[in-house]
Amino acid sequence: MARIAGVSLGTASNVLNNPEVVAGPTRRRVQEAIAKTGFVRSTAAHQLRVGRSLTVGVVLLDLANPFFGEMVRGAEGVLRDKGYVLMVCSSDESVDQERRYLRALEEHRVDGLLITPVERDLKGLVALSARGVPTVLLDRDPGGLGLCSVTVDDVRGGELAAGHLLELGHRRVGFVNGPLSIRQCADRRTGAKRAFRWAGLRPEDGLVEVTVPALTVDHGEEAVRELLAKKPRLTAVMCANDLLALGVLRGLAGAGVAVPGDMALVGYDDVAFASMLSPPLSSVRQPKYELGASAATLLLEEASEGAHEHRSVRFEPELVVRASTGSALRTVAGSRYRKARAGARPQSTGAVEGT
Amino acid sequence: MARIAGVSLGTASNVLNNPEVVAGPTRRRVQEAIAKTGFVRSTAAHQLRVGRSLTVGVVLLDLANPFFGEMVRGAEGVLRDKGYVLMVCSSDESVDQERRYLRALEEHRVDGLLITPVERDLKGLVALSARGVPTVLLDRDPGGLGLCSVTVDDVRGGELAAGHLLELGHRRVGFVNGPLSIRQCADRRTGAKRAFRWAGLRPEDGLVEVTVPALTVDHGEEAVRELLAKKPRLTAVMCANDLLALGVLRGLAGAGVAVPGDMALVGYDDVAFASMLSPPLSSVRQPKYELGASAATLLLEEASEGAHEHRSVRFEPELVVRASTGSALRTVAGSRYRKARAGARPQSTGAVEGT
DNA sequence: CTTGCTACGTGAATCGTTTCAAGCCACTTT
DNA sequence: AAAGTGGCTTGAAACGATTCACGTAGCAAG
Repeated sequence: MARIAGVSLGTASNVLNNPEVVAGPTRRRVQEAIAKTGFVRSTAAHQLRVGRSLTVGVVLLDLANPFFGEMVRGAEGVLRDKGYVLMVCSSDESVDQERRYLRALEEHRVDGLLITPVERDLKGLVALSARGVPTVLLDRDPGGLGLCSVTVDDVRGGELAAGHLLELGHRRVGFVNGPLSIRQCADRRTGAKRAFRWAGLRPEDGLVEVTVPALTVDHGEEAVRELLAKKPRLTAVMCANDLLALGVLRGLAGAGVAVPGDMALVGYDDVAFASMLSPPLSSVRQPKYELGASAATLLLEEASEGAHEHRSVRFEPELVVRASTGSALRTVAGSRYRKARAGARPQSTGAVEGT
Repeated sequence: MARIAGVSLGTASNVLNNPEVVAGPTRRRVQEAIAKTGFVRSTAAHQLRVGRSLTVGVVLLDLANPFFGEMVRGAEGVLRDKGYVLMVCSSDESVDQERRYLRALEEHRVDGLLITPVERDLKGLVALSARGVPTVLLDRDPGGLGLCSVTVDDVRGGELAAGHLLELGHRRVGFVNGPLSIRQCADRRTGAKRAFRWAGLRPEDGLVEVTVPALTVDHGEEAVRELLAKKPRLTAVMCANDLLALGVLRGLAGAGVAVPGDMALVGYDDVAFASMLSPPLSSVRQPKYELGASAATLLLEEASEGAHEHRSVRFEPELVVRASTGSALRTVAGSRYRKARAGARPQSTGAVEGT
């Protein structure tokens, strides 16, 4: 072993961990030996003795999806400085795969876990957490169970999108949404309705829903026919995500409907290409990097504190206004919504914390 | 310890690793004990004894970039079945950060390393490899040094893009390229020229280069003015990546130039939104997932074989033809290129392997 | 000269697993 | 009945780092 090459044994450990306790000359001698022999300390042995693996597990649906990629970067930014390395796992929305990975991560004794769980039942994670693995849910509500979480307020996001259109004076708004079994879709719908109510309008009158089976470009394009058939005619459309919006955009172009001239359009997610479309797409942005960074911070807290109180951090999505929603309609109706909104809710900035 | 709860000691290990050597009743007893006590084997201790960490390090430039995300998925697909977990690290193109991560990964005793190195000098990696860490370069040429690598043939990619335009009969082709210091840019340029030569044309006459400082949408848009000023006028443009192409597309739209009517356009990378543009963009696709999967396979080979001979796998990019390049010009010139191409090179399918 | 103190260094014990030589037992063979 | 055989099980050693109760030397004070 490197230390023998140097001099003593346990002292070498001190050179690495408590340099100040070792006398100058000895320290130097050991360091030279380390350099000469190319000694590299073994995390495994360290872990066995000390108990920390210097490793954090990250389980998400699909790393190829930039949403998750960016989120992981957020976590990485916080954790790498603390000496942690990330074990990243894509569950591919398979409960089985997720279980296998969780097992592996537990065997590796990860010092923490960030996860966007596939499995509906969070019992397993609660148990894991109870077994001593600090756990933070990513973009998933802990539903009262004792777990930390970081989420984005999708209700608020839906409200932002719809509210923006209402502010511009639109009163007949199409809403191309995915299946309500997807929590995000249901939440955004709730938000959109809320915006209407705050404007003193009945959602049943003004919000015209079209449900598609999946959030894809093609389904968006197909939805256009249905949207255009609505009477009285719509002046704006909001979509549950940007892919749908892109499809709608294309469909409208095909039908000769000008955006935003004849129809305003707003998407959701603010994916990379939203700003590159013609016209650039207004959208609702999710703070992906911050989501990951904040989750990592929560993790560190949970890992250090003795008695930890679980917390949920909820981020506010952000409306990004671009050309696809154009300027206000020439009606005066818009101002009513603005006033209602202003009174209804205190100005909120940044993340809201609770529970 | 779980085993004491069960019965014996070393036997428990056999239940886990050589179940067939343990008698039925004993085995069952131990398994029950394992279930009851919630025993989870420690990879660290396992590693300490056996020497394998069941871990593979992946170092890339930026995980938020879908190119890398997809590549990692490719590697993950191959490695997870073998029981490996990936330690994913973003170097952010910082040599320092890369070094720190490499250090950490070596301390973790990763069983292998996949890396898109930032540092030009590969000595450190060669040394690491010599120290017994199987290493595969991702999208980076090993330059004769003893390392495995997986790359995409960018020369061929440039040739594909230019060749496609030549086949369509274009003879004056703009090439919006990034700085030649980026290997990819230089290679794609080389390939474009080669396509011209194979068509019996002089690149100096037909290929009109415009160099921009960075591969962004904005620089693409700015390049349009320059492109349109060229005499004799261009009929097609190829770009070093899709962002540039998108910028060009937008610039052309602004200038009232129809695509592909007045100008054909081909990009590079085939990013997610290429197919969603109007018109959908022809582009050169890189087999990202396969890149990662193949790298992982190479890694496994290197890890298992005793005397390993380093190999390089080179992938062929693939031309994806969409509406932005339209149909053949009404000249007959196109066929000449087609014939030359057909004779010059045997049909190659899939990956080409070599030293 | 002895005692006590400080400042360093030592080496055994420990973490959880695997490996392996050796032990045990029942049963067969001669 | 002694020796041999095969099937299971055992317990100690080892992996590499950390920790901690001690040992040792040097020095000052009494």
